[in-house]
Amino acid sequence: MEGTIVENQSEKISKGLEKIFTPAPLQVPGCPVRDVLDRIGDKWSILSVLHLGHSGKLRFNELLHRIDGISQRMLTVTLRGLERDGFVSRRIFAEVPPRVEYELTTLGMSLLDQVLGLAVWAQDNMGDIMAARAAHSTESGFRSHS
Amino acid sequence: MEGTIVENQSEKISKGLEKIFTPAPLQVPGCPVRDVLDRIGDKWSILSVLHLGHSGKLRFNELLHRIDGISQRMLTVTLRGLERDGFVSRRIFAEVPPRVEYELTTLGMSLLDQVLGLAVWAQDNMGDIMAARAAHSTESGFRSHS
DNA sequence: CGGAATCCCTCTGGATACTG
DNA sequence: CAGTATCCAGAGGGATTCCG
Repeated sequence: MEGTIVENQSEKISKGLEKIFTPAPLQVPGCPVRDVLDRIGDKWSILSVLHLGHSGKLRFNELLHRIDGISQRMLTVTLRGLERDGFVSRRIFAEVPPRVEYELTTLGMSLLDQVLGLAVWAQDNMGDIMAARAAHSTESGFRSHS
Repeated sequence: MEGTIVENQSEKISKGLEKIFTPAPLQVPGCPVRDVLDRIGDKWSILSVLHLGHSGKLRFNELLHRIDGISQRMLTVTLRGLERDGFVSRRIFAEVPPRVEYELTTLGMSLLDQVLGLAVWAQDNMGDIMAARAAHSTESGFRSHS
């Protein structure tokens, strides 16, 4: 039975595919998948969610320093987006100096679960991807001396 | 024990987080997570993978008609990218008229598994997201008659 | 049929400066 | 500290045209 593992995967996968493609086959207008993907597909959302998941409650500047390369502006924009969709909560403390704490909501934790799966997968399969990329370069970069 | 489910999730999640944040905390240069996310985070890659997973082997024009809204150019670009990273195989038949068939590789199927998890999650949680979005609009759109 | 090449416009996001 | 406002470059991606 060399097909056992594949069979199991196929079964689980086809269930999901069936669900996703029913009733409409992923039409762009109003497609949940597209909508969520556009949201978390931007440059910083997933990173923010991962960091919040990792560190828990964080202040604006803490996030700013942990997320490598992000600008002040984009952190604001990203957090507003995540807050808007209910993934992140924002608590403002009326102090001086002001303090604002961000934290994943329950929905955000749920998203983290999925995103983390993808992240771990990415880490695990990075080798294969790089290998495929290298193989592709060699075969198209230069061919065996005519 | 109202914390049981959360505890279980936390355990599984913290394992993943530990893995992702070790040893470097998601630095941008050379981060696998960022790299893969940039690849599949574009407008059409995930849709293409989902359709190939759903229909199996597909020709260029079949994909073009199934993926709602995609242009010829972007389908080409997307497929080249997926092929480059080893997610999709490309078979050319020397016929007239020419025929080219695309199919998920083993690595592509593996990616499909993750992406599908996200897609199903998106569908399941679309309600909550829309609700959060609506709530956010109401509270910032207009406040109770002053 | 399955692209490649070109044009062009929009939107993302970076840098900088200012505010409560 | 935690933003907002403005400006602007560059990438993403659509429409169109041409090719094997």
